[in-house]
Amino acid sequence: MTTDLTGLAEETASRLRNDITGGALPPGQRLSETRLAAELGVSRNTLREVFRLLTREGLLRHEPNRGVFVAVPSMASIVDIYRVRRLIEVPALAHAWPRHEAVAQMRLAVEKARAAREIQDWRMVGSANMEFHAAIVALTDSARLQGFFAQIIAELRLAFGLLDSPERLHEPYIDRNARILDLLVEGRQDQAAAMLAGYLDESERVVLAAFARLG
Amino acid sequence: MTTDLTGLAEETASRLRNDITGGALPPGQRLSETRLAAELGVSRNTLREVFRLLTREGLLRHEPNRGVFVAVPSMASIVDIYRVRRLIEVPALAHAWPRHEAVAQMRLAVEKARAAREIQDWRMVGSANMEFHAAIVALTDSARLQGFFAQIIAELRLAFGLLDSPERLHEPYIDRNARILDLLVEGRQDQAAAMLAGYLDESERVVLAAFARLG
DNA sequence: TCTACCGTGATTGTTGAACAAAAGAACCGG
DNA sequence: CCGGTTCTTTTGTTCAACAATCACGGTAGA
Repeated sequence: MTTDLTGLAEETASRLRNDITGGALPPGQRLSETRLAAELGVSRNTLREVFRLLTREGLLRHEPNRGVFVAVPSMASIVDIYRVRRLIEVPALAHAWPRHEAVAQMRLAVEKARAAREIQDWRMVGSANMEFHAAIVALTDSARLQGFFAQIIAELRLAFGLLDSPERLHEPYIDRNARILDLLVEGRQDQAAAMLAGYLDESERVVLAAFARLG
Repeated sequence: MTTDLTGLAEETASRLRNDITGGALPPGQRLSETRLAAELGVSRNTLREVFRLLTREGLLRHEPNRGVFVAVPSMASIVDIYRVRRLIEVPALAHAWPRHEAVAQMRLAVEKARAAREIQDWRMVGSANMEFHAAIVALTDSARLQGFFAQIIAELRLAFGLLDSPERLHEPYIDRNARILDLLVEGRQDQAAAMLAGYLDESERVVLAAFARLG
């Protein structure tokens, strides 16, 4: 799971990514090149490379001659993200090999989520849930799909950061993830996939509803 | 289809992309920063931004402290790409709305391919075929999926560039694309999807076989 | 002759400064 | 109150410099 932190640019990108998905930099926030470069202790050129990376990932928005801003998630983007998730995750689970090595990652994510629930760390519960879904995609053995999905997840976390009540957002899915995992190892992939599909539908509804309440 | 050519970096990226997929820069070729910067008439910094972009797209490979190279397609990457294509394109077609606006793009691509066949321009036939598949993905109305697919396609074109006999590679699919389009507009999406699935299987076999002959 | 070591040259990684161009803000006249 | 003009800030792009790293070749020793 360790990304190549080779190079200052990627390292800085990783730091900034956390600041964004962690909510330290609110959506819509403008990022001044000179100020942020000084703040992060890197040169302007390096920071611009970082901006390119994160813009490509959908976390930043770039307006020519005006600057870069933290991306503002829209309802349209959430709908799109869930559409992609359904399209990728459900078949991934349906065609999975129950003894694939990624199953271990899924189990790990479930345990991590439960541990986080114990200490009421809902943000960590959210992370663990995301790792569970990333593990589902890993069942496909497709490096490209996994890379793409990682981006999607980062964008979704950005949207989650806007919403409050993280408990309602993540808690209900911990045990369902566990159930999905059980079904998979029992060889009942289609039931697992069906359950996941319902999961995604409901999650999308909840997120959209919470989003609508913000105006 | 017009990319924002805002900014010198993206413009240069576009130029370099064509050089790569067009075969002017062979896979494995090392790209010296200073030399290429002078050749393209941009500064080293700008070129490095371009490198980031194309590396992200999978067209270049970056080795720390050694430089960037034109990516060398492997059999593993081809298998992966076709896996992704099946996963995305087949459901996209199966659930498509026969009167979607992207259908017009599909028709356009078919006509372009036939026109190119007339003048024996197999490279253009290849482009048109790719546009046909991009149009299939456009049926999903998902901006993220379309962006992802565009990358996949660029990588695949890179692999095609390695192979000779472009006629055998592209010609057989022109009429099949037309047939798929017909089935879709007649509302027989599942038959269209099934045909596409067979199409992809066969295309993968052909490409892998041609690839294996290269050693 | 072969191999291990070391130095040299070239390339990348990163920085800082500079300047043109564009956008936004302040100002001024009507 | 409004429209236009100047001023200031920020971005887009380039250039020059230097440290770190790598590739190559030569040398010493077995």
